[in-house]
Amino acid sequence: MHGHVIPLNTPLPGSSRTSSPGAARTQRAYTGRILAKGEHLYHEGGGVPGVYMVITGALKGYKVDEDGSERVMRLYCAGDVLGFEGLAQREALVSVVAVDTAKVWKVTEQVPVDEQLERLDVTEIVLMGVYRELSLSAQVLEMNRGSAEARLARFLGYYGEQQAQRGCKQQEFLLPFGRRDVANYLGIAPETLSRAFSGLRDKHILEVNDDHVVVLDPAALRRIAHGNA
Amino acid sequence: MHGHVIPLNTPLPGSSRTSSPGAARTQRAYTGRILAKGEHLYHEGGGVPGVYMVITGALKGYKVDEDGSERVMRLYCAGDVLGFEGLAQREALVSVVAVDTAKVWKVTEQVPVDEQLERLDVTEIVLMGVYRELSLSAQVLEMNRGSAEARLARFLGYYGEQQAQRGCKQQEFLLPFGRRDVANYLGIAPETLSRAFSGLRDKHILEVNDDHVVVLDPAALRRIAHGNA
DNA sequence: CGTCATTTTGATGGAGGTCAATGAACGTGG
DNA sequence: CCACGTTCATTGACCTCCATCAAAATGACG
Repeated sequence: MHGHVIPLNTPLPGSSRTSSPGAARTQRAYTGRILAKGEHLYHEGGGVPGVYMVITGALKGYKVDEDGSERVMRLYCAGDVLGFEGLAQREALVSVVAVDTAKVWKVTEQVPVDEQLERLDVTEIVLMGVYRELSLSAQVLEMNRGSAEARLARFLGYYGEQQAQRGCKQQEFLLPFGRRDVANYLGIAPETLSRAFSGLRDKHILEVNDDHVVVLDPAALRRIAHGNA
Repeated sequence: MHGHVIPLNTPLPGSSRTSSPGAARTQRAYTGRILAKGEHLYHEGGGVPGVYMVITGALKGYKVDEDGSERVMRLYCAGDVLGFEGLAQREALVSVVAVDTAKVWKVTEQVPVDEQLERLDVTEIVLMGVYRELSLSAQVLEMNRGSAEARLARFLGYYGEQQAQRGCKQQEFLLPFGRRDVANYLGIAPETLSRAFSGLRDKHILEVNDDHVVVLDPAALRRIAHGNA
């Protein structure tokens, strides 16, 4: 679970309309940024530099409670868009940190709102992003319901779908996130998550080797995800 | 917990810029609508008529899982804005139903996006709403963590804050939502919620009488909300 | 007053949180 | 290269909290 970089050679959604970081072939050039593992993109309560799309690697969005405990709100992979707080020019609602070497592109600069809205392509990506954000919040809440195995099954199901959307295998992938982060994201203890992995492995539904996961029985996984053990 | 209507004679945030439903005093007239208890504003998967602001009463946003069980995603009170899915002209992500006689005003019609964005006041309210929506999703997730009493304490704390923002008492209010809905919203069983109420009552932190709630010890409530029993 | 829905309280079993120990992988410095 | 410390994943043992089943109490409404 250390030092992985997800290769992503497939085009990302919407990338056909974007220019590469250096060459301003189209009207607007997107600025890229590389984050080392553990480096923050922005901090909760601080400013949001803009709206970003993840190109490679993985990040997590989290909040810190008064007691110092951490709540993982989002897990970002290649293709995900984040930083919508910047649109309203308000402070960041979560901290975003790379859990692995990550590359992001800035989609919008922090310019006055009305100027942004004049650009129609930005408006499109923003509204699409807001809608995705709304469905994501439903998804995240869903992750925090039901038994531990059901949560894990749901998580792996969604993750597999996402993988498939970017042209990778749906039933076999590397999890760039550590157990602690995934467990927190699912609202369970890391030990419980480990037991859930073992449980699904013992039922011959998964092959698990640290961060390498193979789904052997997708149908059974779906059944468990929906609460039917 | 039956037949209540929250009186709201205080001006709502942003209402100074809006006209009353009937009289088109300013440039745009907002269309109002009354929903009886149990009546839906829109359904999951269907069309969203527009973005609405709640004037009086209470509504809930929920999803139905494949197994038929219901997941309460949002609890809406006077002043809340909902229906952002309509902005992207996509299908509704949740169903919205009145849990009590409710009155709503339509803030935007479902017109092409670019036309909407030309109206600056709408743009403002929309961006504000999106930001609120993002913080709400964090709040909802927070409600689904920790012990039952902590969840209830957090819920009552937020609810009291909201009450105060619209000029009502922060420590004494009527809960228009039934136990079942609140429990589902908090991710616990109704019986557990009832026990949590009783627990806080026995500790002389609350007075509870069905839907009438009085907070006797706000400091203790905050302590419990943050996990410190 | 009777019926129904809702809330509350009680009793019980199980899922999962917590504490603890072990093992594996990695980085560092001798 | 190996010893060592560190971090993380896994497994075990224990015990708490809550979901569930069940029943009584309360209130709404015909």
